[in-house]
Amino acid sequence: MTKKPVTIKEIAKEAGVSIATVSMIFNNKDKSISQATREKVLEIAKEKDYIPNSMARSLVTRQSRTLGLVLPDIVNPFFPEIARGAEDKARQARYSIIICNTDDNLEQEDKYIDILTEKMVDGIIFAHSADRKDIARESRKYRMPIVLIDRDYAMPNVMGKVLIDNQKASCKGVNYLLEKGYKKIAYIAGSMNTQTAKDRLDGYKNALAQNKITYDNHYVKIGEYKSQWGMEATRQLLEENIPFDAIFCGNDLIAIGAMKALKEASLRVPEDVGIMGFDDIYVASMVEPELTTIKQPIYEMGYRAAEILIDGIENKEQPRNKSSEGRKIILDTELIVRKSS
Amino acid sequence: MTKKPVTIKEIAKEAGVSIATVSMIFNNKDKSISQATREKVLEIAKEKDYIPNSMARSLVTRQSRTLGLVLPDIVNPFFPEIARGAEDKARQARYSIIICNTDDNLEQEDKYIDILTEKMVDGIIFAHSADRKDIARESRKYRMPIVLIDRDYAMPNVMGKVLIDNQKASCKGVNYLLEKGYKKIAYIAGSMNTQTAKDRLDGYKNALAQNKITYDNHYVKIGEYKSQWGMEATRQLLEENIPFDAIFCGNDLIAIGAMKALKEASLRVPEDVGIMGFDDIYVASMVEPELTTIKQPIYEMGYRAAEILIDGIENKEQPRNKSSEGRKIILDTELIVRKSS
DNA sequence: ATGAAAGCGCTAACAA
DNA sequence: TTGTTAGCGCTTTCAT
Repeated sequence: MTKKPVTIKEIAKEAGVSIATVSMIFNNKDKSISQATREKVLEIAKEKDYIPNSMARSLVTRQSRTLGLVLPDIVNPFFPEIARGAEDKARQARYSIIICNTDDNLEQEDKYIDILTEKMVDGIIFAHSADRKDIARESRKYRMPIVLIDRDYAMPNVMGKVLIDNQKASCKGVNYLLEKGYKKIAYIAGSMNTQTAKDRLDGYKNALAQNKITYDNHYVKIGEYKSQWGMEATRQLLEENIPFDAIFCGNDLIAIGAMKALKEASLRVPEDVGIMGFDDIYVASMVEPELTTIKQPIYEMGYRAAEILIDGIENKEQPRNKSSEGRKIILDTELIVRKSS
Repeated sequence: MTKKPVTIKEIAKEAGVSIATVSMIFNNKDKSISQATREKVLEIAKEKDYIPNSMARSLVTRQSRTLGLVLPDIVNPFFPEIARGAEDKARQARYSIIICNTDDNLEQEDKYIDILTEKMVDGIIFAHSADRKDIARESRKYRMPIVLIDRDYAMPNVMGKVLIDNQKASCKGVNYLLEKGYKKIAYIAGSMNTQTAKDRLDGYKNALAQNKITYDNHYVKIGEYKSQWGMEATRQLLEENIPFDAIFCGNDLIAIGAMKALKEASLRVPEDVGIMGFDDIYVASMVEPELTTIKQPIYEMGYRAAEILIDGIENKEQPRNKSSEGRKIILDTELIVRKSS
């Protein structure tokens, strides 16, 4: 477009020095370059609006200062935060990020791996959706280090993992309700076909066990992650006369639905019924600012993943070839206690 | 990482041909190459797991097949859809996308422009936040074509624009309510400091005018884009005994809040009160599946922007230097009429 | 303190 | 139909 970009060569000529000198100055390898030359070069570069060509640089350094971010779908509200976290860390370290939406399609994923390889990204952050199949792909393709996010996954070249302890999180949430004095806690879950969901249910059971409360599956409703289901399940609990005094919800949509149903039944939150949700998609905070929720450190996952990756890249760490290895970080969730609680 | 990638040279040697031949084959400029050689080369390439180095390629072709997507914040729910649309189109055309969150910070934006220039992106999709200042930045920096999204903006090198007609949209929404038989339509707006918000209010006024209804500012409440405000404003309308029979809401959060307040007052939707919201952040569909909303073609904006950009790049179109030029697309909104209406 | 020169892996004339 | 060669813009020894 427009005018041809100026190159290092022109700067060199203009300044009456060699291109090597200019290059060194721009790479801060200028310990041995006289202040005078440096200043002159810098000035000319600025005046000519010189911007180095990172392609040429990458070609020789074999580093693109670019990371791939592979995720199922940026529109799924779980992922923008990850992307943002990763991008923030990347920016600090002067890396860029290429996003790749795979729609959980293995073929597309493979294609992206190839593209990212072509583009010589220095590493990949892999954010699989929770319900992705567990098979690792053919290994030789992965030429660059990978950091896994949110989900453990058998895969070669893994340099690290950043996960959330969902079990602990829901255990913590239920314990919070118990501490608040609620005794009979129902659980409205979303679908049960993800490990995440299973972990959350386990956490609920653990919390009950810890408090010597017998698990009773009449208190547990399994459906889908929709506010509609939250309403419905709550109505069911009410109709079935389950004597619950609190509801723990699989996510925030469910919690919102549950709150509606409670209001319909003229039950007050939190006076009559305690309620808590997993803030999966950040809807709760927008719609029910008073709902206490379990906030997942999603942003942090992205951030930490980029951190591990960049760290590994810059220290030339070798990624492990067994999925069980590499750096592993388990992040904790946080309880967001809102006004009404 | 791991083993050194194989190059075109090795493939050539192995196949006993020149690198030019291999290159041509991989670039589909192989009209003149014998089937035998082609097959042999392809086979060897596959066997050796050859992946071309796009850096080297870009260096000579001066095309990176990469686009920059500059937006305020991917976490703002407006933008993931744009990103997705852009990415979908880009992928089809074999382009990748680098995301850049600017946080509405001009300095960061400039930095990103430089980075994108370094990385030789072929073009940039610019999605400014609605309340961004209107000054264009210093022009010479922009070396590559730009497509603007959602907001008209004075800027050099603009190849096109993709906008939404907010005025028309809200006019349409209000008209829909009028057609449904509602006569006295209140308007709960968010903040008024964006052009978008002003356009929506204008659309409301237009619709009234078209239907010979006198505009009465008692029917209009201006606040912020939060469900809390939706509740509050609705309560105000009720307390002030404004005889409204429908509410048009500045966005979906406001609409959700309004619905809550109506329920509190035992008013049924849509029997007693019609209600409509702008589906700005796609919360309505998750939380109030029955609310009728105005859906903005956000995904499409991203898609079309990428389309214009790629088209321009591939046809070597010159971007215009006055902001008033370039291709301009005004997208229409869609009414999502849900069950209860 | 600086320059010359050899590539990085590839494409694109131009030759053969 | 295929090979030779000259770069693309930069980094990086190795000289000077």
